[in-house]
Amino acid sequence: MAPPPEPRQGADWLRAVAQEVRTFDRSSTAERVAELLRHRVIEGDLPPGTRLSEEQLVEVLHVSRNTLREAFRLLTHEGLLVHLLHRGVFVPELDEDDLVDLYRLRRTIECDVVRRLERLDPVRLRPLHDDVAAGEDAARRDDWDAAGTANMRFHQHLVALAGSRRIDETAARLLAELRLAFHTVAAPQRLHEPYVSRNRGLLDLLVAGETDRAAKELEVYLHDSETQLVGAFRERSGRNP
Amino acid sequence: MAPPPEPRQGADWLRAVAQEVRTFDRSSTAERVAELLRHRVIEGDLPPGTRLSEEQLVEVLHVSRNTLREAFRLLTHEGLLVHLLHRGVFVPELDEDDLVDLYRLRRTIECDVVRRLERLDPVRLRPLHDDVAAGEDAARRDDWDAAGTANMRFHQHLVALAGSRRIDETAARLLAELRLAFHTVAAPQRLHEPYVSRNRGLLDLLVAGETDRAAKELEVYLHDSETQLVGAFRERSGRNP
DNA sequence: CTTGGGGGATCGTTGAACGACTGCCTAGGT
DNA sequence: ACCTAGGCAGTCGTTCAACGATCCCCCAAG
Repeated sequence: MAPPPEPRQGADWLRAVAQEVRTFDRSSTAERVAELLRHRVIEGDLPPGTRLSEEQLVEVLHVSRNTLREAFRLLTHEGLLVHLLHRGVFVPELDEDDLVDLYRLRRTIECDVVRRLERLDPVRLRPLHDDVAAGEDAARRDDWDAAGTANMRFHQHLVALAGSRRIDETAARLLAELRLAFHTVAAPQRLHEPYVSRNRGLLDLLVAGETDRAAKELEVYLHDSETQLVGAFRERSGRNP
Repeated sequence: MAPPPEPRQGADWLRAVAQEVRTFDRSSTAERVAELLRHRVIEGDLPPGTRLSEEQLVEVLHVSRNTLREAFRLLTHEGLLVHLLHRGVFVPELDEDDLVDLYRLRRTIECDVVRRLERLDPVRLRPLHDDVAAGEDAARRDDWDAAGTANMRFHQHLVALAGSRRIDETAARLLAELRLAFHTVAAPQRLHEPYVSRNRGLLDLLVAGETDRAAKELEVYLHDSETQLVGAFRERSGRNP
């Protein structure tokens, strides 16, 4: 009720409110719809190749066609939907070229971020610890979807160490598209199991401040992951031409 | 008139047509509007901070408000416009933090691309030769806007050597935003002059196949460019608070 | 088997409308 | 004088209905 007697003290308090407002009020309908669809796509509920009918979604979501189309634009630019003129939007079907392209960008971003790390405050590794723990926990529970999620978060937090907004955004787009790829092959355990321990190893190297070795390890890590994913991809397209 | 007697020969011919169609028919109104505005923003015709009124632009461009808004979304996601809820879209005013963030991403992308080059077919350096020549020519004519354009194209073609669609797109966004920064400081000659010869030097290293040295040179090149730009930026904000 | 139309469904774009929000200006209180 | 609340334009956010354009599928003719 009473206003804070010290205006100085109010500063961080106000910041907390501002943070809350940002996720609360500061979202247009289009962004909320986009968020909803984003989850559906990332979680794999909408299989690649699905067409998202404007008419149907307008009906279900109770938003206007224009608003829905704005949400489509949002997701299209994140690579989570593709827009074909006069045909509509689809959940993209990534092919092998997309996979290697994705990993090409992923290698340059992640490896370079790690390589350039220096004077790393251990506190900033906290989120990485949590993600690794979450991955190990999920593995124990045989919940390989959760393990995959934890893995994605680990890598997102890894590049966040660079402290660059634009690098974060690029990585976010990248990892979201990658999840799409995971869903097209759909073999969660084989895909994610090896990396719960390798993430742990990577983190240990970072804790020890061995950024060069970590970068090198990450390089082969990503190489392995790519070949494995490409392999699984070929298997799948072999038995499903 | 007569169809080609050899269907085999038609293959590359068809590809050329497909290419043409892609730029001709394959653009929605929103994309054409976006392209138009993109040029205005990149060329600096719209100074940073300008608000783009929906009402006015609808009037001038003879498109509907919804279409215009789709174009806005397109450019917003390229970083060329910022969208403030209930306030409209503006040409962004980059601050110093944006500059270092931009260069942070730029270093990881460009340097890593160069570092990973190997077995480079000299033919693929052709566009780089053209850009360097264009830069030198523009410098002779004291046309520093053209020199800046040539420089941007040089760097775009440089990352294109990686042969990755997503890296190209990331770089394109990055360089477009950077042009925005150039326009806020507006000292074309001092900004671009040093780099027409440095681009030449970089290209020579690539021709010689010395990718490691090229990567190292690019590292200090970008570092110099950043400090110079930040310096110019501080000058400007000093005399224009 | 290829080529050349319908037909139906869906998209692209428009224009108008109404509620909601922002920034500014003014009036009123201290 | 200074600060605060309230009103007032000006825009934006969102919705709705409609029309033309385009694509896909299917079927008939060559």
